[in-house]
Amino acid sequence: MHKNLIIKIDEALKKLNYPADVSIEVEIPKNEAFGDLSTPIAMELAKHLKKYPRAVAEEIILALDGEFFEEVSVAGPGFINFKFKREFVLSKFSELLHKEEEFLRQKLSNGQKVQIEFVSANPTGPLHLGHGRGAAIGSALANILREAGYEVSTEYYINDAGRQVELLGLSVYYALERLFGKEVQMPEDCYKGDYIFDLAEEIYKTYGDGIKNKSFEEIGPFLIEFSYQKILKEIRTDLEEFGVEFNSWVSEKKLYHTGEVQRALINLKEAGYIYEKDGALWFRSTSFGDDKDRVVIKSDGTYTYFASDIAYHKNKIDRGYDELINIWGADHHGYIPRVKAAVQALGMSPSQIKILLVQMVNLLKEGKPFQMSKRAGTFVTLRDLMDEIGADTTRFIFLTRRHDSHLEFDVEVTKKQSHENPVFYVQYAHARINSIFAKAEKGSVKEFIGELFNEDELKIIKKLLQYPMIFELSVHFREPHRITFYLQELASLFHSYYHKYRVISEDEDLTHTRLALCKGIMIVLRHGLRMLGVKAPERM
RNA sequence: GCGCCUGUAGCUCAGUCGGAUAGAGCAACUGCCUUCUAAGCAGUGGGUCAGGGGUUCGAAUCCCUUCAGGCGCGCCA
Repeated sequence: MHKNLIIKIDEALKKLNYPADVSIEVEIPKNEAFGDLSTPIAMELAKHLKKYPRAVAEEIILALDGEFFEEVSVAGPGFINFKFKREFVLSKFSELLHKEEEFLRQKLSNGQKVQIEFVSANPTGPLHLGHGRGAAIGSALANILREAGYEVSTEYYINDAGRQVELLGLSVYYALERLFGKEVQMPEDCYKGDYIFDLAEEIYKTYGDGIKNKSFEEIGPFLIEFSYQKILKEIRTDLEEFGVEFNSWVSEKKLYHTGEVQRALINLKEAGYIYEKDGALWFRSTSFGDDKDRVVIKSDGTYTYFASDIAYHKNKIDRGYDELINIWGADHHGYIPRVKAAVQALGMSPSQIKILLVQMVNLLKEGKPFQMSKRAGTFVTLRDLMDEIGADTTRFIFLTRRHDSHLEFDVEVTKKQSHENPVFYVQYAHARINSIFAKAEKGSVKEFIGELFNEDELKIIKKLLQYPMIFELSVHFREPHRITFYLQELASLFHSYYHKYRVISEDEDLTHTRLALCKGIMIVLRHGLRMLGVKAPERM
């Protein structure tokens, strides 16, 4: 509906020879008395034209082809408010019902290749809530962009090389030692969660005394491999249950084995961005706005983590994506300038990489702050929460917030309130419609009779027609939460309607007209929930 | 000290490329189940949009500043 309006406004502006370079914004008025849609375009143009906004608005209205509109008026400081003709609204509604796919699947992209990398948690322990948040946002974003016509690829980058997995192996080694009855003190930086001891037990059960009395040098590599593979498997399982799929999993270790790390650095060197200082090799990231240059090869000859990350991004660039989206925890924000610098040095435009920072999840326990630490083993895992309140509820909680809002998460309160989580409100609307159709038996919806729709029904229909606009904004800003809020509003309208009217009655025409409305609501609810990765249950 | 993010109702959060009277859920209070699912509906109360200054026709939204909170500032990953 908003697209039709934009086209009409654009035509009017051309007729008036007004500047064509201003983008036409259309918005849903706060107050429905103002109409179905409105535009502040006249106020925008008034600045350029040095005219009064209301006068510009009047001119636009005169030049406007009014075929769709029942009423167009100037209001307030210069808004133009539009009220659509009933027949136009109904024809759009009919489109929704009969050409569901075309109506919902807007082509907002010509198949641009977008890669979204998210979660990418070190395989050194279970996923915690922060990862869950990133997972929910990343996968919803992938759904949305894919639906909008982008060619989306999702990826998990596995940090299976370097210090962290080594520490994991060492932690398991110490756990084994304890299992064998030795009094050993775990080093401070070891992981100490229960899962470490579980891993040790499992290893012992499988390999028996063969691993007894061995030094870390002897069995370290094996322990590392076994442990992180096992953890990775659990991460995959958790993500799967959480409704998150990755098209690919890329191993950091492999980047070393294939020589890609080395090659990436050679590339940078040839481009003149690498120099030597104090026995180390540096990347001149300051050339691209970073605060200081960064080491890529330490003076002891080993690579830094950043070196493999450069290689990873080069690898991504070489795969020919038009856009890279990295979803990171906000604690990595200091890392952004250097990665962007690297990407630019490798020849990609900075506008092609977007780094979405997902803010920290602040854990509370009965109102009091609660420190989460993987190393100390005090953390709430995604698995715990899913088991407790379910994947849908968990996803919904994460998707009702902007990615950069600091999320307060009180586990106890959440458990207590899970039964009144808004996700059920939305799902319930869907289940109710299903039961109406179950009762209506035949299932087939005959053509509605437009004249039979009352004001309440028309209001719902208009709400349905807003969905494509919400969806478009969600794509544009890369913000899935906009859909979450819309769905709650739509569900609210439906529940209210459901209570006030009966869909099935003796009057066959009326029944089918109302069934058509329900069908429309169902189509949109399903689509929205699918975008969020939340189930649309038939029964609750 | 420097940088990034945040501060909106009692609580959790929307609304922010400047736009009309600032919204929702929860909590509180009042009603509504012989009807297609009460995980629901109808209603009431609740706000210095952290404070101050500025920009302008217009600011929760932009700029400056103060305060408060979170997170970063390694030849760690």
